[in-house]
Order: sequence, then C-alpha cells, then structure tokens
Amino acid sequence: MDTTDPSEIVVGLNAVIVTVTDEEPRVLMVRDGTAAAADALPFGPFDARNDRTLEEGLRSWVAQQTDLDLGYVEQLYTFGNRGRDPREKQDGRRFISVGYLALVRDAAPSGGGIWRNWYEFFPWEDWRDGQPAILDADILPALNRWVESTPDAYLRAVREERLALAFGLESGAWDEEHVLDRFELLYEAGIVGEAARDGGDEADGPGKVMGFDHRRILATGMSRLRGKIKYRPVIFELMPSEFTLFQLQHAAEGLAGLRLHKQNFRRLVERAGLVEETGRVETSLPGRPAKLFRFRRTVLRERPTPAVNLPRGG
Amino acid sequence: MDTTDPSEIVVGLNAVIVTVTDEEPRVLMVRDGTAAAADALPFGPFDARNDRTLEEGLRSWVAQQTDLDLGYVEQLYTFGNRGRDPREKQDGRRFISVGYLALVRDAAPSGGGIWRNWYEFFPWEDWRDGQPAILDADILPALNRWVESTPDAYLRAVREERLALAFGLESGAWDEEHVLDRFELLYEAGIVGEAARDGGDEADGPGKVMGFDHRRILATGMSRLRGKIKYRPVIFELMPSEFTLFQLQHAAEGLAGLRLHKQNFRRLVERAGLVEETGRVETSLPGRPAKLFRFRRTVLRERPTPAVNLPRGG
DNA sequence: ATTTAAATGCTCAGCATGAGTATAATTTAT
DNA sequence: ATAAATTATACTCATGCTGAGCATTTAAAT
Repeated sequence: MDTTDPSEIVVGLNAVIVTVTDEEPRVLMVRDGTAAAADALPFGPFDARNDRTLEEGLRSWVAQQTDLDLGYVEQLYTFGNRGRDPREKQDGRRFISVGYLALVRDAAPSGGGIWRNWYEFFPWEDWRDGQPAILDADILPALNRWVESTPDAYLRAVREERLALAFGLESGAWDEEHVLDRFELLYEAGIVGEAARDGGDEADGPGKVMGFDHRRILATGMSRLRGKIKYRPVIFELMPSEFTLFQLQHAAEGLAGLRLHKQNFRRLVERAGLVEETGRVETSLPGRPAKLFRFRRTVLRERPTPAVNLPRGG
Repeated sequence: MDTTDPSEIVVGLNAVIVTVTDEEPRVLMVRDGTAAAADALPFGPFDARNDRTLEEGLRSWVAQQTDLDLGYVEQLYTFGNRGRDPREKQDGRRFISVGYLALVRDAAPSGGGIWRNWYEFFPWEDWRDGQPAILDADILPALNRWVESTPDAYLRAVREERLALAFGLESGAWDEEHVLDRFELLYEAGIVGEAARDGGDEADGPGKVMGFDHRRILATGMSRLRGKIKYRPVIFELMPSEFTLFQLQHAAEGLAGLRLHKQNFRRLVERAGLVEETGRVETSLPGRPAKLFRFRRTVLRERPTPAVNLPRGG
C-alpha cells in the first residue's frame, strides 16, 4: 500500500437493541468472533452500494439477522478510537462504527442473538435495592486509590472532581444518566476488564466484560435512554399495548435503576395525559385489580414534552 | 473496480463552530468548491493513519486552518445519506461525515473562514422581535399547501401532525429546540433552496442556501446547542471572562431566538450560583452601571444540572 | 371473618415559575 | 440645574409542580 494513501476505513453499524421483560431491561447480544468469546453487540457492515442512509442500512441487516421489528431507532454516537477493533493490528484497516439505539417490544430473537439483562454488565447502575454493595466494596475504593496515586496535582484535582460528579459523592446526588461518565472513569482507572484486556492482560473487574469497545457503546445507549424517557414518551415503545400503571412504573424503574414513588408516579402519568383507560382490569395478581391503560398518542399534539418524569422514592 | 468490493467510503469531519458577538450567534463558514459557491461549513478529512480519535482529527485540522482555539467540542451526528456530496456522482465514492459542534469565544478567524449570523440561514428561527413575518407570509402557507396536496390520507394526517408539532401551531407553543424538525419539513416540502438544487433546479426559498447538506448539519447544531444551554453551563464558553447579567441574557436570547424575562433571568442565574461578582462595574452604557460577573466554576460540583434556563417573556 | 397485597385517593409543605410593580443609579436632553 | 430617558436591581404574589406521606378501597388467601 502506498504510504501517501490514507489507510482503508471500514464503516460498520452497531445496535444497542433494548427490550424490557417484566421489569428488567435487556439488550440483544451476540458472541464476538475472538478467542475470548465475550458478549458483543450485534454488528453489520454499512453497504455503501445499496444502503441509501445509515439507518436504512441498520434496519436492513437487523431484519435479516434477527426477526425483530425495530420500532424506535435513533443514532447514538460514532466511535472511531484507534484500537477499538483488534483486526486493526492485523491488516492496518481502521474500523469506525456508528452506534444506534433501538427499542423493541419483548419478543424472542431468532438467529444467534440472546437477550441479556444490562445490569450483568453494569451492576453498579442498579440502585433499585439501594446502593449496590459493589460500589463501597470495590469500585469506590479502587477509584479513590487511582485518584490519590495521580502524581500531578492539577490532574489529580480534575480527576477528583470528575469522580465526585460522576458518582454523586459530595451532594449525595446519584444521577442515573451518567452511565457513560462512570464507565469512562472505570476504564481510565483500569478497573474494568476491558482496560486490562486492551493492555494485553487478563481481563477482570466489576461487571461482565464485553468484546471490542461495546460496553462503552452500551453505556452510551443506557445514558441516552435514561435521559430520553424524561422528555419523550419512548417508554411506550417497550410496553405491550395494554398495561397497568404499576407495570409502567416497573419498566421505568428498571431502565432508570431507581425506585420511584408510586403515588406520585401515577399522578404524573395521569396528569400529563399520557395514558387512557381501556376499561379492562388486570386480575392475575393478588390485591385489588389494577386498571389497564393504553398510551394516548394524541398527547403528542397537546404538550411540548410529554414524558415519564422520575419521582424518586421507595 | 471489482463489483463485489464495497464502493470506497470517505470519512470526513464537519464542524459547526459557534461564537457569539454582542447578542448575535455566528457560525464559521467557508466557500464551498462548487460552481454555486454557496457558504459551507469548514470541513476536514479524517486521517486514519495519524488521528487517534475522531475528535483529535477535528481539532488538528481546525487548529491548522483557522487559528481558533476550540474550547467545548461535542459530536453531533453522523451524516451518510446518499446524494449528500455531488462528488458521489463523479467517481462513485460514498461520503460520510461526522458532524461536530464547537464553541469559541469571539475572535477573528484566520485563513479563509468568515463568521456569519446563523439567522441568515434560518430567518424563521429568530423570534426576538416577535413571530418572524416570513412564517405567515411564505413558510406556513407553503407548508399547508404541501400537506393539503398530499394524496394519501394517512400520510397527509402524519404530515399535518408533524407540521403542528414542529411549528407549535395548535398549542401556540413554539419550541425553539425543534430547528432540525422544521428544516426537515421545509426540505421535504421542497420549500428551501436545497430541495430544488438537489432536484437539479434553480435554488430559491427562505434563508440562504448552503452547500451540500450543511444547512441540515447547522440545524442539528442549533438544536443541540439550544437544548444544551438549558442543562449545562455551556453558554459561558461563549462569554468573555467578565460580563454583565444583561450581556449574558443577550447571549442566551440570541442563541434561543427568544426574548427572556429580565428579572426572572437574573433570579435564575443568581440563585443557581452560576456566577459571582467581580467587584467591578460596566459603565459604558447609559443608565445605571451594571455589576460585572464571572462564571463560578465550582458550581459544577454543587448542583446536578447547573444551567441557564430560559424564562420567556418580553 | 381476618389478614395480606395491592391499587387508588387525598393532603400539605416547600420550591420554582411567570408576570408583574417599585425603586435606584446613571446618562442625555432641555 | 432639572427633567427625561435608560438601565439595573429589589421585591411581591398567585399558580402550579414536587416530594413525602397518610388514608381508604378492593381484591385474594387463610
């Protein structure tokens, strides 16, 4: 290859395909091709000849490979860091990937894919049963050691501030949207397995390791989705056509990794006009039967930002 | 070229570089190379050999070409629609571009760049002097004709709803963030000049035409920035080190294209702890001298989402 | 009939917001 | 010198949203 030529660039498309089963958020995974055989996000090439748009390319290979009917799709981010794909070292090509977030209603994927609970990869992100033990036991001590062992005083201060912000230490304010900030800190500090692996060592650390930089892409998707449910009614893309308010709350809690205040959640959803009664009730559980609701699509025309806010509380 | 080969993909980097001069938001433009010689966003190649990350690539050619010191930088979106670059038709290559938003303090660009007020391209987005006349005179009638002339009833209803949402017709609620939605409607309806040009006709329509799909990229940047100032203190990236609260308000108004309520704006900014007095005053204007303030960086550690909300009102 | 498990209804303090009125400190015009 | 204009800043007040919790209703299970 002529050295004045730019090295070849390969553009691929990665998808964070999310569903919610009961109250658990799940992500579609495949096995990556490497020896480590970690979980990886589904991936497809961008076909410059046949795909008119990037999103069309994504939908076409997802439809081919899985049987899933992607509802909501949005572009997440384009990842192009050197070293993100091990094949780079073999043949010098550069791998760039456009990440997408897609939402589907609970369904069985065909093909080689499998749903995995996203908290398998991010156990510290699930605060539904209180602060995860792994934070105080492992993660925060390791992060603090990393900050304290930073030689340069200015850099140390910067890292300390990032740590405080991402994990809400000072104000006691955990922000569930900061998934990516937290993962990036853990990577930089060498705490997650990917850091060791990319450095050529044995991978170990909190949460399951994923192939390539896919845990970062997943973190990006989680951040985006956790933010989005607060100002767009995307959560209904994940719900069946009829649901009780408690099921809706459980879905929101699963995504946000937080417990919400039941009465206030109801008040919010109803006052915002997001749902309407179907007239039926759900009676499969003990206790008073719950009314079934459906999403009121016309709300989109009425309010500027109709969405499920997250009134915290146990 | 072998037909089994994918066609060659060229990855470029586009930047929406924004500054604020007095109360006007300006964007760095260059002349595009085509015969039409429209304004275009600065563009640089992504150098797969030398750029470790996409953002590093962006910073490196911006520094080379313009002399500007990019402060805040964030990735916007990756644009890959077929037909977005006329060179496609010549040599069959496919041009993909990663768009970035960058903020700089007011300064003169070196090189061939020039600052242009972004409302030259989006006159309907400036509501600071009330609803822009061009809306009732041209844009809304044309959009309504487009909707009404849609043969398929379902598609017509969808378009009507999109129109109502994007331009806030029913509820009278103009949402300043929906810049991109509005531009996409105008493009689809064939109202902006780019639509005619891409169809091979003479370009004409509201707002100045830009080269390639750059007006869409600019719209993406405007949407992002208008949203961001509400939950991150990015506006201070555009302010001098000392400023009066009214100057800050003017900058926010210029970006949002809205007039804000002065007293409530002050209350918000001060109560949020975003600024601190410098002790000096600004006396160059008639009227009571205004205190000068600076950004309080430590606010980042105190509040989860410190930002300049936008209390509307004349 | 009693207990248990929900769902649903209601209250209340605190805070934020929208929309002002009122007052203070300057420069410009007469 | 005085008034008018201009800008900054302080303060008020009704409204509505939010967080937190108590109370009541309706069912199944024992």
